[in-house]
Amino acid sequence: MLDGRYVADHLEQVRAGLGRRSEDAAASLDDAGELFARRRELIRTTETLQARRNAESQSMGQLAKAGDKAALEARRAELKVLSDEIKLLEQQLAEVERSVEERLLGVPNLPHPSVPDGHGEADNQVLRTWGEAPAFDFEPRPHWDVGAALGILDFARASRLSGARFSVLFGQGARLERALISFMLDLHTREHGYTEVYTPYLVRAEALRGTGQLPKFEADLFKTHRSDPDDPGALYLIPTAEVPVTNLHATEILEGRALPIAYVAYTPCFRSEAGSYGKDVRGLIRQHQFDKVELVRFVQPEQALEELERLTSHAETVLQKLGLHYRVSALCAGDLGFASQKTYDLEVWLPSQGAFREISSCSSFGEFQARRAQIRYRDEAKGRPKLVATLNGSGLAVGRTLVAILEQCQQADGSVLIPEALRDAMGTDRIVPG
RNA sequence: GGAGACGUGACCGAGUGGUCGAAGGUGCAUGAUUGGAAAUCAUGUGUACCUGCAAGGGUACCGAGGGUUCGAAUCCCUCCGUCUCCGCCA
Repeated sequence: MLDGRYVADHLEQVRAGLGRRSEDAAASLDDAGELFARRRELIRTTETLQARRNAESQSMGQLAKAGDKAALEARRAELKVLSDEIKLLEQQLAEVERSVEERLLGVPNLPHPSVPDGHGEADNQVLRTWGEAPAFDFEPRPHWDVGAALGILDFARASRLSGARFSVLFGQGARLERALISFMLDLHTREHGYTEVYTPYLVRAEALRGTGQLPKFEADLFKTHRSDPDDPGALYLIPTAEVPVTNLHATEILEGRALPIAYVAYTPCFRSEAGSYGKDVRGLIRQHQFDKVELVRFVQPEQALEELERLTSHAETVLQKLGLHYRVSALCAGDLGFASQKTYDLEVWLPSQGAFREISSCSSFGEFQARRAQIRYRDEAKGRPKLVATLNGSGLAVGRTLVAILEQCQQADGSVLIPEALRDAMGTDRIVPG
């Protein structure tokens, strides 16, 4: 969420910044100016009357002691009128506050000035490419064929259980998934200084509001209910560990010297992917349930950008250690996620598609999430609490990593060579059919 | 699922209708004392918003939201959370 006061005072500037995303984004601020002005005016009149009521109510106590019943009654009737007036104003104010809040919650983050211009995927800037595409003396097969031939990947049975966009892993496939999770967690905790956390997979709406999924993107989520489908206390399945991990410190005031705080969490992720019909219908790329190891950092706002570089390099290290060919691009303003001020995508090479596909998305959110979730820090003992900046990135999407291994490491004989880094955990250097 | 207890500031803990943003203690900060430290003493120490160049002034907040009242941390209702016992369960 943007700072309401900043928005009110810099309306045109903010509108221009949001315009870099899209016209819709800029339009999300329409009539915000009037709303803010109305809010201010209401606060002023309400508080003036409240001050008067407080002063006069106090004198009532003394009047009561004096014992003049008639005077007391007369006074009480007068104050009743004032009190009713205040209640009316308070209601109006609450309503305006709600509208302001509602408006603000629907406004996306301002793109950072360093974010390239552009409207969509095509305008993203490729910054660097690592490694080389493996050369094949045969036609590389898609991972679903590789997996099926090895007997480790099964979509038909998953569909019998849960419908489309689910999968079952067997044998070395399941083990590879687990090995990848451990590998990533170990790497980030041992070499990159992250603290591992294990979180709930079901969260309240409040948490999703904190990170920005709600109220706008409810359709992408799985919502649970016990008996009443409209239960306001209903829990949602997390779409990413970003939600529980970032909200870990919601409403807290952190010690300035504790920053940066770095967490890594493995969780399954659940997405209803509304609106993705027809995209990536085959294979593991787009599933309702997938595993992800997520990196989250809480930092001082001035350091957000350099921290984003650091976070991105941590995610990249995973791909490098696995020897997977990938590239890094900076998302253009039009392709930025709702809450992000700047994002780097890591895209891994999929030979069967002859294309790079997203395997990690590393973003700085600036104070956007911290303002929603009220995550603050105090610099020195005396200083005012300030909002932190939050960052997160996949480190990595486990299912897509498994896809990349099956595709990049496939051999002519149908086997798959296991990257060095995973061989101990896999107990073998290759997955063979059978 | 059943029965009960409870939610006050960084923490502990008073406070059952009026001058309570809230006693007291601990912690923390600054100063005094000291060769230095401990101990001691003094002072200070919440958040948000409105207003003001500033100093300052004002309003709200005692789990959350409603209600009663001229006036609510204190009374009533709903919700959320925590704890204890029983049941069930991995």
